[in-house]
Formats: sequence, C-alpha cells, structure tokens
Amino acid sequence: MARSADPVLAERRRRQILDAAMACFRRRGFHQTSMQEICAEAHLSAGALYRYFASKAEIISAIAEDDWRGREPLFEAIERGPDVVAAVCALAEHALETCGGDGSLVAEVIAESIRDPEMSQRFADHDAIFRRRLTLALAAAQRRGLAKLAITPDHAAGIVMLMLDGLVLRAAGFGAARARPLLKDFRVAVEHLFVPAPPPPRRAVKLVAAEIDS
Amino acid sequence: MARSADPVLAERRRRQILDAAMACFRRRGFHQTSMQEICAEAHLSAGALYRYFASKAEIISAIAEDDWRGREPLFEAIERGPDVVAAVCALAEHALETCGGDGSLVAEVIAESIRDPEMSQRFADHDAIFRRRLTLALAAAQRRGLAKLAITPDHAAGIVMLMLDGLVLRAAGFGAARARPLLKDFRVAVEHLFVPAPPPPRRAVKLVAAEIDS
DNA sequence: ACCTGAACACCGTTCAAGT
DNA sequence: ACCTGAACACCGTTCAAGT
Repeated sequence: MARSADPVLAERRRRQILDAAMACFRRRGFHQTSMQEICAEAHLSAGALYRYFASKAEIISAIAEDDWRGREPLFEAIERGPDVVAAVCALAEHALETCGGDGSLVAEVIAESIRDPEMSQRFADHDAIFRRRLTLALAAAQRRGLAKLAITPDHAAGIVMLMLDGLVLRAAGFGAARARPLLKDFRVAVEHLFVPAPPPPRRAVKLVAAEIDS
Repeated sequence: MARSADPVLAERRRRQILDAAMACFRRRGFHQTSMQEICAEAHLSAGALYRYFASKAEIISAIAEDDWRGREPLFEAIERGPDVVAAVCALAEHALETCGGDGSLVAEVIAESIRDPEMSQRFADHDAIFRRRLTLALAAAQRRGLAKLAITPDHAAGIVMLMLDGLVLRAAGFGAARARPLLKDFRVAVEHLFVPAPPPPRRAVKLVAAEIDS
C-alpha cells in the first residue's frame, strides 16, 4: 500500500508490524487480537500501521506468503534424494511442524482463507502450483528409477495433498501433538502408493504359471 | 441455556433461530453476519435470542451438531453393502455435498472450531468416534469377505479420514466445484487400499517359484 | 513524509422495563 | 414467562492535526 519515500524504513516497519502481529496472533488468535494490541506490540499508532497494511486481512496474507517460501528444498529431495518415501513423508512432517505449537498461526490463516475470497483465491493458486510441482517431482523420481508408483504421478500427488490437508487441519484444530500419530497412517499410505523398486535380488526368482483345471 | 416453562415453544424458537442463522451464514459467512441480522431474519429481538442461545458460537455449534447426525447409514453401507469401495466413496461424496454451495456453512464451522477451544474439543471427540466407527465398519466388511484390505482396518480408516479432511477443506475453501475432481484421486487411493477379492477365477493359476543362479 | 490519537460506524451482549 | 430495545463495552478503520 504505502507509497513511501524511504523504502528502507518502509521495509523495517513492515517487519516490525508483521513480527508484532505474529506474536499477538500466536498468543490469542487472529480474531481475538485487536489492532490496538498489534499497535502496542509494534510500538506504533493505529494510523501509522494503516500506512503499511491496508487491513488486518492483509497482515494475515503477508504472514501466509512468508510461510509458502522455502518449500522448494522438500520437492528437490523427492526428485533427487535416495529415498522418495522418506522425502514425501518429510513433506508431512514439515506441514506438522509449521502447524506446530498450540496457538498456531496456520489455523488462523486457514480460517481466514476460508472466509475471505481474496485469500481463498490466493490459496487455490498456490494449491495448483503445489500439485504441479509435486507431480513433476514424483515423475522425475520415477524416471530415475528411484520409485515405482502403483498409480500415475498426478493421482499420487493428489492423494498426498489430500492427506497433507488432513494433517494440517487436525494439527490446526487439535494441536500438533494429537495430529502426530496420523503421520503413521500417512506413511502407510505412501508406502502403498510408492512401491519401491526392490533391491537387486541376490537370488532371482522365476515365476511359472501353469494352468490347471478348476 | 433457557430454563423454559414451555418446552414446545422453546424448541420452536430454537429451530426458528437456527434456520434464520443458517440462512444468514450461508449468505454472508459467520463473522460477517451480525446478531442483529439473525434477529431480523428470525423476527425476534436480541434479548429474546439470547434466551435460547448463550452466544453466536453456541448457534454455530448447534448447526454442526445437526450436520453430524444421519451419517450412520453411510457406515452401515460399508458394513453390509455389496460394494465397499463404492460405499467408502459415498462417504466422500456426502462430505462434498455437505460442503456444497459456495457460502457454505461447513467452512464457517471449521473456521470457528479451529479458533474456539470448546468447539475444537467437540470436534476432536467426534473425530475419534468417527474413526472407531469407520474402523469397525471396515473390519466387519473384511470379515464378511466383502473387502480384502491391503493394510489394517485402522490404518485404512485413518488414511480415508485424512483424505476426507482434504476434500472438506478444499470444498470449504475453494467451493465444491473445484473440489469435485479430487474425488477421482480419492477413489484411486481407496481402490489401492481395498484390494477387492478377485471374482472366483474360471481357471485357477498355480504359481511355481524356481530358484535360478543370478 | 511520517506519525498521532480522537472520532466514526459498527459489533456482540446485557438488562431494566414492559406485557 | 417471555419479550423488547436502548445502553454498554468493545471493535476495525479513518482522518484532521501535529512534527
């Protein structure tokens, strides 16, 4: 928003406000936190804050944007790492960690994105990107012989994403501690979708089919 | 809340308020709807409304309770129906329908349950019941020979629930239309978890393993 | 240019007063 | 017993006035 003459100050103020907001939201949740509280935490007046963020929703949105960064390494691990199953599970663990802590921010971001159409669109876009990226990573792993998929990479990506949402939703709603056991379910599912290429057998086995009358 | 001398009137008023609230929430979302609007829609004053519901959250909670009823038939279809895969997919379709329509109530319920600790606890309880019930249904289907599970019924239940949440979250956030394609992913996953017992083969096949030097 | 903080238009909830 | 609606204690946001 703010047309600023001093971009350095502007950036400093934005971080100052974002950090204050995150602290407040973590303590009391998005809607329980008043702008006055954020102002107090950031040592700024209401008027000053509105120079840098047009609304409370815009603050939440900026926090979500922060969260979406730095997920690329996880995809690269799927593409190139030695253990695809482990790398996909790392995606789930990362999701759980991000949602970790009880007064989680992610819960607030989800809640807000469900309500606010603009945030929702932003989420849908990110969702599509995420799926494409995951599909590509899985297909790459498959081509390199790192994984034998029981189904197409695209379906696998879709299923993994559905389950990730399940984890995130529970972590957000019930706390990371209650969601953690579900990682086991996640892993079991992944293991059945990604039939890992068996290690080169020390003894080959030949299967012979013989017809018998029934 | 309301200690009422006339339980018939009380019940009528509760329905009246709930119906008005649902109409308002569907139109404008939970937090965008003011109590004044609900009062107007229900043709009651604010004071009267608060005789029957202690807070806005309690109204949302009552709506969720309504939603949780009548899911039992779906479990029974899993237990007893001829096609377990189809019955499990019906669970997903039901979830999508419930979340259907754009200004969905479910989105509001999710958002609120994430925020409000009491609602969250209620959700966690229902979640545990749901998992037990689904596990039982799957185990029963398995015992009756209707399904051969690739994994334990409990894991299968957990995975199905994770994916259901994924569907619900997207339906709530992006609209049922954008979530519907994911049903295909869901089905593919279910088909791989529930290896259906193959139809009695017209010709039996005997597998013979013969060791060979590698 | 940047900031302040009182003022504005709301909100959910309560409670004295009516019938 | 049941209901009304003005009043209360807030809220997010704005904007005239300061430096």
